[in-house]
Amino acid sequence: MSPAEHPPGTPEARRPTLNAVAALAGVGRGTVSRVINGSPKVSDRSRAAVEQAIAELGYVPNPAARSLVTRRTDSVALVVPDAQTRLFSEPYFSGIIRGVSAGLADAGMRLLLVMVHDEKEYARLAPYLSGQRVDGVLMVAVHSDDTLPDQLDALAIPTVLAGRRSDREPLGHVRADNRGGAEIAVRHLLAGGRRTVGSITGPLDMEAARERLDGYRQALRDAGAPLAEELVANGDFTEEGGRAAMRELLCGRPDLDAVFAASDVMASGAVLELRAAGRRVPEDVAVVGFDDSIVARHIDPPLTSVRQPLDEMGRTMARLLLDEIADRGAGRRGVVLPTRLVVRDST
Amino acid sequence: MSPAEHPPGTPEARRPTLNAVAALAGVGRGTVSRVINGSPKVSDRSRAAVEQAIAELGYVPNPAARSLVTRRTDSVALVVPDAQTRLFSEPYFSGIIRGVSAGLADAGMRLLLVMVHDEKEYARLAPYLSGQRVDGVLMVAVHSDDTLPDQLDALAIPTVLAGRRSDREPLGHVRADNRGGAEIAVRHLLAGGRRTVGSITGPLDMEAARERLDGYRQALRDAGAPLAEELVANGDFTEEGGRAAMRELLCGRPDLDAVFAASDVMASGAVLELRAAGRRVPEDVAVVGFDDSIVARHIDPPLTSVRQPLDEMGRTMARLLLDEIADRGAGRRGVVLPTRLVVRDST
DNA sequence: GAACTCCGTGGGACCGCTCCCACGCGGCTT
DNA sequence: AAGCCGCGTGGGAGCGGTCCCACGGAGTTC
Repeated sequence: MSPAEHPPGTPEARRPTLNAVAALAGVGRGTVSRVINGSPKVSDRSRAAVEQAIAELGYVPNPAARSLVTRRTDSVALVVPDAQTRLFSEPYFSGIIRGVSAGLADAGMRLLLVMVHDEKEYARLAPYLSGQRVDGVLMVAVHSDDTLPDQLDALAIPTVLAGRRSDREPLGHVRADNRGGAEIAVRHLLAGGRRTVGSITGPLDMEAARERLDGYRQALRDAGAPLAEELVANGDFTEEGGRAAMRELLCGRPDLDAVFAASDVMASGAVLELRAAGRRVPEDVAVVGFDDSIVARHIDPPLTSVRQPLDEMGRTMARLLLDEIADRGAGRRGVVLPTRLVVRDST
Repeated sequence: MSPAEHPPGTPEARRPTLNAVAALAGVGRGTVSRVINGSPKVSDRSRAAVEQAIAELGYVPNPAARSLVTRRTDSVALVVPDAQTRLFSEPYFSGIIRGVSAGLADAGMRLLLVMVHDEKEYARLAPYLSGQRVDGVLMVAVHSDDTLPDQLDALAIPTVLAGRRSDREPLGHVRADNRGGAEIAVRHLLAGGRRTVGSITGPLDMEAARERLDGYRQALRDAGAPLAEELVANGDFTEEGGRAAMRELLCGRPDLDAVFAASDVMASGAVLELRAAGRRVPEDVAVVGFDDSIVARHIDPPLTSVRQPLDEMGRTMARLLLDEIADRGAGRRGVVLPTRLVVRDST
């Protein structure tokens, strides 16, 4: 069953152009263009004729030709650092991507997925993206010292971030209420009668991790609970990091009876470590995670966790970016979306 | 802090064109084009002058202008049915995407992520993709009765699939050795002394699910173990489907002492159901999953599972597609990559 | 020394669209 | 009846590249 090759004699059937449509419909190119772009300045007769011709020829506009003159590409890039891609398996990225995709699809925009594999590639990214390739850029997992967003901004490329780099982020961004989420998580632990609550943080060069830590502290302060330095250990959002941090906490404060981890993956490491140390969860030590990831549901015991509205975050990012593309400045806002505590058996 | 708007008086600084480079370098447009495209027919003097000018102006070629004449876009689409996107959280998609991305990046190709949200959108996809938007298409989670690949093929758009629709797939495709993986999984169960091995299948309108079922049967046959109809229950790759199938199996064969599930997610449902029925894993019933997903590691007990080389599968898909783009017919091959059994505590 | 290569080169002609200007033609005013 | 308005409309002029043809000059060959 040989594939449909195009024999040398048969010049490859070229797709119909706008010109062909115009000829078939008996109108000028301008009129066809107006119909396609939904201009009101077309008579019903012409419009009908053109639509008929388009259907007949199966005409699809050539986006390259169009963007050459409009200087728009109708596509945006989503930049994902590859180092973070193991997190891909977390619902975080997939949730954001779904939302972004849905938000863009509504506006007829396309999504270019740009995975950055190393530093060098990352450095080349600004010029690359500047070359009139995309109308805007979405970035996830941005670190506080990341300057790419500023470079893009300087190149007048609309940019929206998932999360912010600091509390004075000049660019448009969308984030979950990390602080509030951490607060309810810790408050939940205290309400359950826990007194000595530790925390495993994320990498503190990420604002989200700092915010979660702040929320943890705030909740303890509000409750007048102990707030000691050895109750906090740094992790890096990985399972192994969570285990190490848990070891550290147990060593420093053997009397600890609850842990708030800034991610489910770290929480799962903590649970393993607790068990290895002979502590029962939740009887001896209660554990709360963050993300409400697939891991949270399947771990033993199922993990109480803070859920972020990922789909909506993605959609909101898309909307901000579209706003910014349509009208510079309109998307330079920070949007915070609420988190929710999902209670399971670990507390 | 008002954004950098462009005041009416200031014409937006337009990016330098090839013409500008030519003027600065004191050569013709043709020569600049040759340098950019690495043609050997350029003197060292000219080349140096052009490179200097490019660096000075920060010139980046306009891809739209280029693709208008070359009829290439240097980008490929990855089509992902949104219905499957919860699977996104599985390593499957992220692994494939990573591999694809890496494989494409090496060739300077870009990746367009196309999520299909509903049937209607799916129907519009062929004409959409035909409009000279991408040089090729990658598809995942293809069902046996899916005709989109054929439509793309008819439109002469290079297409490569993850998995095949049947054993006579005409298009290029890459898949794991599902059958072999299932065989080693079941053989492992039998080697552990299990006698009555059931299987929870995936949706049988997917070839991968059928192959895994075949592998299961083959292994039993080879071992002369019982091969009864009530030992097989259909799932749909979801946890709930796995639970339901497990209930069915327990009802039909209460004496069952092992289960092979065609995915980890279904296996996790099966484990929950077994526990609910008072069976211990692995003491009473051993369980093996497929995918070696994050769930497998974190479930209690950690799940023995069959691992696919996802990264390599993605890279291979990229390579096949690039081959097909470069030379029609060259990518119309089926590639099978080996699977591996990862043994944990559930067996 | 004339003819013939060959190599590097400049620039015209597109690719398929949008933008915009000018034009024809009915319906109104005066 | 002459003038004016304004609505569709056709089509020229690009957008920024690539392709290819023709051309000048240096290096052969006879």
